[in-house]
Amino acid sequence: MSKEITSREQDYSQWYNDLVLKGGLADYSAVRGCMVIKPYGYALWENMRDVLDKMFKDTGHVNAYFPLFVPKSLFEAEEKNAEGFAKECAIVTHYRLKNDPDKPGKLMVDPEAKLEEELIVRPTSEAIIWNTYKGWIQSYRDLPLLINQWANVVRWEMRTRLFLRTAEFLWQEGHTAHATKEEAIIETEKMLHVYADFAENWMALPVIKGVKTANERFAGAEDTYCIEALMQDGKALQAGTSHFLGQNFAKAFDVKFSDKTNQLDYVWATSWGVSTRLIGGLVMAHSDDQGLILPPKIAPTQVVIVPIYKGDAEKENIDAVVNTLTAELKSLGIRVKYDDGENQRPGWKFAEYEMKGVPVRIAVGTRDLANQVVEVARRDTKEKSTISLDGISNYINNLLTEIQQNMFNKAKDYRDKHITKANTWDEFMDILDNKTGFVSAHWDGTSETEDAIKEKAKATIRCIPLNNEQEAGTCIFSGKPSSQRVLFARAY
RNA sequence: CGGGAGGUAGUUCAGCCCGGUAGAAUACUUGGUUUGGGACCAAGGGGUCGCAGGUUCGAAUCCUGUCCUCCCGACCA
Repeated sequence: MSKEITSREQDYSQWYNDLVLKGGLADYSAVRGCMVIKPYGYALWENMRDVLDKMFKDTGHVNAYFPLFVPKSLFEAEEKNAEGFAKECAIVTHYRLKNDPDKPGKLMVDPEAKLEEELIVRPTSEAIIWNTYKGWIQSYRDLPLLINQWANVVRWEMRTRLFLRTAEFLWQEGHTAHATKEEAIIETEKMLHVYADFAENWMALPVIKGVKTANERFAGAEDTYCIEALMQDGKALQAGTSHFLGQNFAKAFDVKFSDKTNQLDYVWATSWGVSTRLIGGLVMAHSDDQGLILPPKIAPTQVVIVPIYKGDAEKENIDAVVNTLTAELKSLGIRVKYDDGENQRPGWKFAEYEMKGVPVRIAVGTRDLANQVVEVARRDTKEKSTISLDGISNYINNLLTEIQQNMFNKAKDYRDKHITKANTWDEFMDILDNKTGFVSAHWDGTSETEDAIKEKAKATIRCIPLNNEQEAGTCIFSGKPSSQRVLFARAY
């Protein structure tokens, strides 16, 4: 056993780190808070990115790319947005190094190369994009403007965690401009549904769609919609957000358009994003103490085939069968890998692919060929079955679908069992401390109460679910009247 | 950013208290035997002990600074 994984029970945080590092998704780097995304992790991200990109394009969006740097004067234009991000910005102040006269062979910042105006490394791109949109929008005929960008952003976080919170991360950010408030709200909600669709149907990650409270809202937004997922330790993870920005950025950057009656008005905006954080959520939601468990639809490798043989003659027989099988699976669009490397024995490969979360493993040995069968092992349940070679491709194809569905069902079952109603403060605390998960409770609607609960319980309001049931009650904290329950949880 | 722990071979770690030529396991290389759940035997290569200063005849070991990581907290669209 060369790669041991800390169990979830023993140390959940370490378990997560072990999976990411030993599963080959990412590695630490020489830069504080920044990670290297390794080929296996990047392949996963590429699959996620490709699916999302198609979804964005199918909903009428196009891709563009805006600069990494934002001049400070633009950055500070929308006050709330600037204030919200001010504490976690990397700032470029100089543009040149020179040899250090006191330390031969070392470099120093050239004090003469100070920038007139500092450049902020984007923590998000609203500022640079809205400054650009100003020149692109004059008339209602220029609207709606539906643009997405795939990019990296930097947020100088105090405490980082692989994928879940890194100082630099990869994401997409959609930035749209609309002629009416209604249209912008429809766009905001539409993209939230796209995210939920992606999370549930591709990542097998059940999410709750909702709206953030004023406290938790994106800096500069009128409304922040979100999808919230639940991890296996009972903590919530914000998996994606979609913001209705009102006219805040249009006003800050003076983006006006003429409507059909030649009236000038500020445009209405949205922005929405998901990031590599989703990978962290994927890992935490599905995996077990043996390693990663990846949903088939986005797994870099869906099926791995391991040969078991003695001598070249047996290997050749197996090769012949596997080559046919591989071709069949590929023709069904299945990502299959034949690992006939001689450096590791079968047992080692079994353990390795379990660690990496490959959904289906097929073992083919001489014994199997004599019976025209193979051994099929599924990663999600660890069940092994002997399957006839006749019709194997369709069997595998169906199995992948079943695994995808099973992973979603399992996660959803866990999530549903961890939404608990609390009617008193004691119940509320008991659930948070012992059962964990989401707590559905009445709240009086004030920021003061929300802050006080956060202070005392370390839990935040994750969201007010969309189409939330209206129900008269009393706030668990203040005892004041409330018209609906909201979802609380401790969160990442 | 506060508290705690840590950084020594590719990896996981011992050695440090009490200064005196750098260790184990695993991985790697070569040869052989093996192959249905992380193989075995033999031989071999590999580390300026995170980095920079200081103390000392001599520093992985003592002192100072600094960078990085992990855990807890604060912070976190």
